Amino acid sequence: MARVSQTRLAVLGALSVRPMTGYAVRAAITDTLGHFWSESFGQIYPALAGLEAEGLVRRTGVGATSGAVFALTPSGQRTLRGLLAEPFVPAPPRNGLLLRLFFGRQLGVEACRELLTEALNRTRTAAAQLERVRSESTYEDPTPDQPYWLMTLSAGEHATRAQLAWLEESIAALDALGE
Amino acid sequence: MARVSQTRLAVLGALSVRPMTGYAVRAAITDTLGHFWSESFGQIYPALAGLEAEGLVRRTGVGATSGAVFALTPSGQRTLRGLLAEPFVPAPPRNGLLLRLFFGRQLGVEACRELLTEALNRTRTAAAQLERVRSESTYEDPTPDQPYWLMTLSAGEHATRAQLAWLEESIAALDALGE
DNA sequence: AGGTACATGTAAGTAGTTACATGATTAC
DNA sequence: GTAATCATGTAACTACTTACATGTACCT
Repeated sequence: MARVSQTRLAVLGALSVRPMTGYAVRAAITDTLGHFWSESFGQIYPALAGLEAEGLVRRTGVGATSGAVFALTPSGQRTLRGLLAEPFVPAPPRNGLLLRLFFGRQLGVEACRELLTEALNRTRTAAAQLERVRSESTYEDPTPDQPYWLMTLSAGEHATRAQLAWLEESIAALDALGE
Repeated sequence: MARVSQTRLAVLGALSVRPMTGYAVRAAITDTLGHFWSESFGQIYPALAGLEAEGLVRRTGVGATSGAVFALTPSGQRTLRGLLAEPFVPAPPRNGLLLRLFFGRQLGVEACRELLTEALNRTRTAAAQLERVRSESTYEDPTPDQPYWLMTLSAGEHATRAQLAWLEESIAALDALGE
């Protein structure tokens, strides 16, 4: 029942694409999984150390600059598959925007409007980012991983479209309330 | 920059609707904010003790059964408004389903299909739950809070519709891959 | 008498962020 | 030479979950 460390899963997964340094793992996660995942250095380096101690990753030498390049070992490969296959428990929901909006009467119409407008800006930025990823993917050579990557991209697109529609609807509702 | 305790915000918010016991706070959060928020007893009781020590809530005696009923003090009311107004930093995204799907090639088409099918069941259950809340709200007397509550409900509806559409699309994509 | 819902709290453990500290390499 | 990027790591802190422990009140 113990929730498995998702950080290990993310790090092993990143190294399954190609060997890299801890720094590059962080960059890969930010750039490629950014719309649905995040890791901080404070998690990645201890995780790499732990994975190395357990023989799931090994140093393959030093990269172009000065860092240690880590690669999956066969045992790490197996562990990754095992972690991926484990029944996964969705994280309890925690949406700070909706929490604030729910108590919106205490906050006032104007402040709620600002809250939603800021969220609208953030969501538009996210949508533009996804559009960029989408157009880049069009020019890439298809890899065996690509179908899965495109599904996660599509998830982001669906979610941001829905968020935009909701935000526009709700801002309009607030305007009607404020009159 | 220090992220404000969201638990305090949720507890103060719950008590702003009406005074109640810690147990009832938990029930209110589960029942009413369930689709976008959650709190465990391990958070609520310490939070209530802290809020009481700071004079933001006070015991108003004993309820129908045996517990202590907490109510907002005027200072708690002000603090709630202050917390609501604070610029809010969205939590870093962490979607375990998409993380697994991204590395779906390691997992195999069949296991991915199961993953998505389970998610589909969960999402359908959530959609049914929201539908129930929606139909109940139709028969309620409108309160000044209701417009805000309906906005959070609508957020859930938009999000689950988008999730359902994405899941159906992705399961179909996996079927095409598997052939 | 037995079960269910109400009620409160603690302890151990997990997960994660942020800030700090340090230094190498590359590009301009 | 200096700024940006690459690189590694630790320490302090915050947040949160789960499991445990305990008891009351009501209904049948």
